[in-house]
Amino acid sequence: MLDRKFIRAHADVVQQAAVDKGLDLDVGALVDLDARVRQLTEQVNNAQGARKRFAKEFARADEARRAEMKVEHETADEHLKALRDELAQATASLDDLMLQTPGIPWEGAPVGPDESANTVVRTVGERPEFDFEPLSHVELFEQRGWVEFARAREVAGQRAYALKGDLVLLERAIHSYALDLMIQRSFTPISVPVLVRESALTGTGMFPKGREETYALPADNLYLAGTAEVALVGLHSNEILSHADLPLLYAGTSPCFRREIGSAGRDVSGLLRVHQFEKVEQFVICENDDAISARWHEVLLDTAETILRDLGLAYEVVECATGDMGLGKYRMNDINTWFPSLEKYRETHSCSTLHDWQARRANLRYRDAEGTIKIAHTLNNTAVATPRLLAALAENHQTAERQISVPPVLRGYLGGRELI
RNA sequence: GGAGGCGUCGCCUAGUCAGGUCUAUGGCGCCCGCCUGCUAAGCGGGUUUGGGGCUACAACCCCAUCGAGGGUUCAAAUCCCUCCGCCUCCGCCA
Repeated sequence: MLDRKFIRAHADVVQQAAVDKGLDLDVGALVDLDARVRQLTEQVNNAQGARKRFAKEFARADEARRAEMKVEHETADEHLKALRDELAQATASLDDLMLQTPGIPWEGAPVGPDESANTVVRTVGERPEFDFEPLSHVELFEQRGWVEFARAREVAGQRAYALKGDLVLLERAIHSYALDLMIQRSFTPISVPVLVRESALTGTGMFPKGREETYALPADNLYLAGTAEVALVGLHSNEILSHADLPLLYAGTSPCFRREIGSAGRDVSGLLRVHQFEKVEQFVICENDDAISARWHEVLLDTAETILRDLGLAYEVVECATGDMGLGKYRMNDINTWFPSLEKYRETHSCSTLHDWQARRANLRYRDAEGTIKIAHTLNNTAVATPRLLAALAENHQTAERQISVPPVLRGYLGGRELI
């Protein structure tokens, strides 16, 4: 969400951002509505002031005068009620439009309608060369008895899976390692609720657009979050933090739930696109300063890249185009990891700066050193998300003996084993 | 699942039964000033948040804000309804 004053002053910039992000948003109409709301607000304020003065006078008046006054008041009161209704209606329309206002993308973002306009920033690491016929993660896991698909899908439907045996240990090792790395970098580990209220999803920016993508539990008026980010933003929404508290660095762990409605029928086999997965999320709340949040963006990106390098995986870092980055984002870098079975890079991480867009929506503020209240900046990136990353790891480090060679950084979590 | 208590402008708190004197009390903390070897104490002033107006800014003015949203009323912190949160107890339970 953007600042109404900013929209007023820079309607052209906002309209351009909407166009670049492929949104159907009429900023002119929004500006008109904003003016209307302000005009009505002033009228309501004046009418309420009058009513207040009237009530005081009424309290002092005698019986006869009161009867007279009541008659006089009736018209004014009806007028006020009508104004209020009108204001409520206009405000509701405005709020609706405000939720659709895009974050202004940074100047370095490629302008384009979708991911085809993304640019590769760098490609890192060596793709594996096999002197045997490599298997896909699905083939490998099935051969080793490390996964249940058919049985799991009897239980839980399309895209369901159950990991078994050593693969479970490997998954845990990946998460433990990622968490430890983040702790080393001063992030606070936190396990967050995934069963969340609608307000948390709206505050994050997931709703209203992502409603279709989210599992709803209508009996309890709750939703299953698609990422820990929802709870992490929610934890501090409506708060005024002290600048001394910032930056707030979280390593959020949680299961994640996604309906994958937009990609029905795609990637239905295997572990690349599932409805339920495990993630360690990097999340930052920092001061409202472009240079500071840019630095955190680099840190989040570096942490993800460090993880991939430590795991011995080849990847590319992508600068996401305006049309690919989503409503609220200022800057987004996807990291795509090499999957030998696909012979291509697939997204495993997504690093985003939300600027103040998300924090404004969630009403997440802080008091700076001068005592001025400001909207914070928020950023997030994946640290690890499995099973997708687990699949990448297995495919890249498989051996001719249908084993997986364990990257050195994970061995400590697996009793020193070099192969599983 | 059942029963009860509570939610006031950073923290604590008065006010809610009996609506108007609430322009929300007092204390603590914090900020500014005075005083003062320095500090503390003392004294004086200030200190919720959001929106709008006026402005070069500030000052100032208006409206809202007593967990949130509705309602009753000339008038709501106070009365009514719904929701949210916290606490206590009973039941069930990993």
